[in-house]
Amino acid sequence: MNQKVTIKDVAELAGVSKSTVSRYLNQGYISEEKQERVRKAIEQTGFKSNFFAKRLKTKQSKLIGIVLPRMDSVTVGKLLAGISRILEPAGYQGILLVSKLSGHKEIENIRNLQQQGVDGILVDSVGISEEHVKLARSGTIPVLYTGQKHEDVPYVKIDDMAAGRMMGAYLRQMGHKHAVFAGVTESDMAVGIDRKQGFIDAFTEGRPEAHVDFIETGFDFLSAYNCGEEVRRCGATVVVGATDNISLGILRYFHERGIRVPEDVSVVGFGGYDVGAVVYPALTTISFDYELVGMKAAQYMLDLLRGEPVAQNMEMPLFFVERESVRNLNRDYARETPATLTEMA
Amino acid sequence: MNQKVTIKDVAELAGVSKSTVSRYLNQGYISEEKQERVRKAIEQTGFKSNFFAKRLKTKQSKLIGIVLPRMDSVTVGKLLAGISRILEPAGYQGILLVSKLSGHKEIENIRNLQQQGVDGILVDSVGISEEHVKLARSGTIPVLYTGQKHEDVPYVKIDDMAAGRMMGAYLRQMGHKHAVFAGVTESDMAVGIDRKQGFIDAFTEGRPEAHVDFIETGFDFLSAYNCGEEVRRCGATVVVGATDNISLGILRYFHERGIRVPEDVSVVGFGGYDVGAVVYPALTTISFDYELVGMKAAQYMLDLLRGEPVAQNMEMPLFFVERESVRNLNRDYARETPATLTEMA
DNA sequence: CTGTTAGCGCATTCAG
DNA sequence: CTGAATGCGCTAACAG
Repeated sequence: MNQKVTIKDVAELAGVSKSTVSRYLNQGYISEEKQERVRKAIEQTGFKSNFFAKRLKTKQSKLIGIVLPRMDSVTVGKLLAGISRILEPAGYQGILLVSKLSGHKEIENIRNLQQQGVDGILVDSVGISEEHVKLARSGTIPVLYTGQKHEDVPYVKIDDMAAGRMMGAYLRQMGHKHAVFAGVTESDMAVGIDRKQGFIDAFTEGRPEAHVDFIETGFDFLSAYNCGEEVRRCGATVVVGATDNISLGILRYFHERGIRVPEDVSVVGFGGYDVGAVVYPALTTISFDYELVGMKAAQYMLDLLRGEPVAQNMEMPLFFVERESVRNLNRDYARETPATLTEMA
Repeated sequence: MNQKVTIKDVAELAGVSKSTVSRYLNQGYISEEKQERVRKAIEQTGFKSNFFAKRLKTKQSKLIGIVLPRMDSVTVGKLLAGISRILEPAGYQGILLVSKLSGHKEIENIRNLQQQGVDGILVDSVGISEEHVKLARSGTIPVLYTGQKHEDVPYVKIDDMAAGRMMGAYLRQMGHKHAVFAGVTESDMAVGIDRKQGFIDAFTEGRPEAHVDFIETGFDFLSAYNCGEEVRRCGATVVVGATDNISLGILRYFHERGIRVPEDVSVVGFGGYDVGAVVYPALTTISFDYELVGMKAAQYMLDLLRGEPVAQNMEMPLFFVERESVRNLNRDYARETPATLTEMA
């Protein structure tokens, strides 16, 4: 009783032709009188225009394919929030595919989406390979990347290098000379290479006495926790986690061993997760607005779809969030009374 | 050059009729010889069958609408992970709509999806109203709910009442007699009422000396943090947060005020978020497997779609996660050496 | 302003 | 086993 009523039924009931109903549904050119009759007929029948028939004609799906590395991640959630915030008002809907952190699955998903006839594809990638590039170019619909960059495809991402530099400059200014960077695999160009390199550059530049050790760990805090001892042995005055999760794992390790932060050693992270504010001491970090990344990406996609000149301002702001986990070595005392959550806001 | 090639082009190139190609694409009844010719033609032309034309005929979209209250939440992420884990192998894809925690928007989204011609709708609801029920029944496609329950519609959810009871029983066994429940609005039937009531029942049942205070707060930890003082004033021996987020906020407040957990007061939560293991002291909680909820829901949906008898085993397991934030009042001393993260696993 | 006429690309009878 | 014919429901010229 639902999908059974078509434009034809409405037309008959209203005593007009199918085209008139179609016009009513779309643009204009309908007399007020018939307009009213059609309106009533639609109401009576409970008519719903058939999505697929419509798309078959118009060649537009109003659907955007979204390829994600995983679902259960805070950053992915924020990204999606941003995307749907832009897409929805524009009349687009997202269709979701998960790649399980595999570049291969990512390719497969993109290919799949291309067949489905979506209007565009948004890929939050784990790494853009040559195959990705080729695939994106072979199709007729736009493919836009986030999270990673590649000169031959459109992308939106935060500036990991700049984030690294920002942190490097800060710690340097706080008088630190020996840091240990707890990072991730270099196969992740964005986090594994750029973020680290940016930090090292800004931290050591023109300071032969400055030194950065490197320890590789995973993305989750448990694997970081397990590197705790190794990190401690470096004897650095500050630990730089490549993500807040990593820093949290190390913080926990230190806490259990009675190592005081920031009195004995400082700890910082990247990401600006809410959790960082709850732990004790609250984590100093560089915060990324992933929701904004999602919004920018979605907007970029809409521009692409409309063939409009793309706003080239793809700079994602970075926020330095200074909390309690860094000691200022320029003073001869550690901070005595920690700030409260309200003060920190 | 992409979507331009149709079944007709393939047919011509292969020297067969359109129907033959169509048969090749679907079932069988094709001679080995032509089968080969068609295969080659498809390969050469790079033919992709048109999604919409196909759907227009078959009346099946292989699309499941998914309505979510919000995107940037851990539980929603896990739920989605579970859903796509089942849906994908079955050849279905999810199309996403966000309700921004509004019941009204939820209705609108469901209605919207019904028109789109999806095969089924999954709704992670914030509350099932009569309108929801009516809407679900008016359409021809199945609408399945998670997160909330209502006797007139199919749903999958964790047993909030049982979770509450489990916690109540535990704290009672640990010798606590005065608890304060930091809960949420009663408009949320699952968390606001069932979970709380389950706790109160199990905690007080047959113990006139036992007492539970109630304080209402929001879902985020900041709003819980702001209730910290009020919570403290109750003078209970244990604080029960309706969600881990709430407990975290209170934990933070206590920490800042120098109130020791669990020595001075115990704190527990619900949810089993990873974060709970990182904070100090690690939070004792009842863990829900939201990914499993997602999987069960998706499976339920598939059964519904196939008209198969629905597996009625919709019980979601609850995991009691005992960590460090509860003091055993039956002993006259508090735990001296806290467990390490590894021990806790 | 409105009805008529054609398809969109595909699956599916129905005769061979 | 295969080709021709028909129409899914809708939009878009085309003549009124």
